[in-house]
Amino acid sequence: MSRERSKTTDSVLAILRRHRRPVSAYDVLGELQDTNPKIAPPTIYRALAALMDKGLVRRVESLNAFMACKGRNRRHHTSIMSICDDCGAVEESIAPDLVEDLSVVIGKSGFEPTRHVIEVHGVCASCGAGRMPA
Amino acid sequence: MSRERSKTTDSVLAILRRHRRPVSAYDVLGELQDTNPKIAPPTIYRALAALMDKGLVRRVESLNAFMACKGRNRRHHTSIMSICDDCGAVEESIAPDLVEDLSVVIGKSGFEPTRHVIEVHGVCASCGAGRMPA
DNA sequence: GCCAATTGCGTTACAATATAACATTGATTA
DNA sequence: TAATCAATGTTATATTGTAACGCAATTGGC
Repeated sequence: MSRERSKTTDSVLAILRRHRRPVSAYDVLGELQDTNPKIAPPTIYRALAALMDKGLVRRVESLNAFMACKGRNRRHHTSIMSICDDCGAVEESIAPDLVEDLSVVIGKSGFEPTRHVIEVHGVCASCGAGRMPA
Repeated sequence: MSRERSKTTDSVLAILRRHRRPVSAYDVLGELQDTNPKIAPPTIYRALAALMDKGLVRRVESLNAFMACKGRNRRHHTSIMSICDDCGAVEESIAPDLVEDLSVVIGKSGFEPTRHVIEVHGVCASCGAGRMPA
């Protein structure tokens, strides 16, 4: 089995999984402090770093927040985040061909990519459905 | 002519253009305070917001920093940032086809994109050249 | 067994980024 | 002139993130 995480790290992961959307580090901290009032920011950030190392959690750069990966995406280093600015829902999707194209485009100048941040803001299907037509 | 900016906003743009890489809002603030010690954060953030509205400046989400757009990219809403994690240089490039593909991929689920964040971290050509071969 | 050395986590303090809320000023016009 | 509005200044605070130090548990060598 893979047990190699501290209790705090497990709790952080559990919290991120319960919310199904990005959560700020300080919101996680707040929830943990309900049971353990003495916990402090560095603990959270260390747990988040460990979870990101393992590919279990991603940081959403344009929100300064963190989100548990969906199982089937964990093996991919890069996922595409679709962020609904109306309801806050985030969908994670993968598109290896697109990421490859992107690497090729910017690789032309000799740049060697190590990490891709692809985040698309907009309006999700269910929020868009309730709108006035243009 | 297009004069419709405050003096502060002009200064912020000038500072961002001098640096040819992303600069934090507080670094901009620091430079402005050399001549006007009383200026405060909200002024900077307002100037940055105005410049982003006009497409003259972009925010680099994964660095929490801001950068003046290169002239020929200003008309495009989306540019791809290649960020060298070694020397800090950032290249802005455009790839409308790729952005279109991306919109199509995530549009399949009914998501309507309004803003794309595409930032690639890695090592630029000149930094990569000075490395040990693998 | 005992003593470094290492490692992980706790804790304190602070740094860096960003915005809310209210005050002032200066232009606009009734 | 007085009323209004927009832009900017100002104060204060919120939010996000880290550096640095200390302690306790683990481990590997002797």
